Amino acid sequence: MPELPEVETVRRTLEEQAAGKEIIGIEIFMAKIIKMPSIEEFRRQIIDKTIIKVDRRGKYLLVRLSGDMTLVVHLRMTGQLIYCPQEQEIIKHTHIIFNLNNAYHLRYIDQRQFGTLNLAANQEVANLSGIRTLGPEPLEGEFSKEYLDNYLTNKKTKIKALLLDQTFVAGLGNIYADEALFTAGIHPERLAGTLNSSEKSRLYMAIKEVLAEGIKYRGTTLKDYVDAEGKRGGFQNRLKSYGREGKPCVVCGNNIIKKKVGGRSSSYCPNCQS
DNA sequence: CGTCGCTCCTGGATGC
DNA sequence: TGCATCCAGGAGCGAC
Repeated sequence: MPELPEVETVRRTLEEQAAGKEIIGIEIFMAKIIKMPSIEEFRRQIIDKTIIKVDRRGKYLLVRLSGDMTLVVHLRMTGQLIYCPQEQEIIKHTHIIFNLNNAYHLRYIDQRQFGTLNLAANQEVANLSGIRTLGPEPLEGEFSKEYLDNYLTNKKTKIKALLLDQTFVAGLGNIYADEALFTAGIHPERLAGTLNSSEKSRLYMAIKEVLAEGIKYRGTTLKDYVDAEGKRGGFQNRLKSYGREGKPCVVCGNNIIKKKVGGRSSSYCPNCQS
């Protein structure tokens, strides 16, 4: 599932490939993917726009277009944004096709149809629901040790649930939340407010570390995730807790266990994480 | 406001 | 072999 490292990898590959290309047509096979504006307005406003660059905010892709417009894309679980020659076979679950002026396509593919596209004026993007309430970018200065420290103080939520809360910090999903807790040696069911200073420092460093490593290895492909060129990631081979239930902990050898925490599956080492 | 549980969806895995 | 059920999960929403 695309989390910050996967979305960042799509951002980079998409910008490399598609910047400078003009959208000269659009085919919409599944209208509900487009949330705003209406389908007619979306179609009318996006035609003849040129892709200038691609930014990212949390798990949102911000495709900057000419005319001070932004195509805001959230891939959710199984969304893919693929840049490919127009003659490439159109696979099942292809919902939107942008025709570009170089005989290439930008295709939105999404098996579970959870993803969303929004088109907005640049100055409106920060106020879109979902983006307006996002917490700081974890790899930038605004996400400081002091911020994390203050945020966790007196919080009664389980730390795992807090890491998944995008209003705390933007971009973590189930994979990197589990990995960060493993790296920090913190049990997912710990109440956030009970972490001591040393644990909070470890968690702060671990969040940055696992996300940076995830980007370095171009994301995690468990099943569906690919970048804008259709390439799989490599971080799945380096996961230490997520998806490793029943396998030995790489640190102590005890078996990794899986348990629902706050409604989400969590994999952790019962020995190393406390 | 904080927290919880439900919902959207498909297809792979599991159960009988 | 076939059919039913469960599970994966990001984020919005309603309930309390």
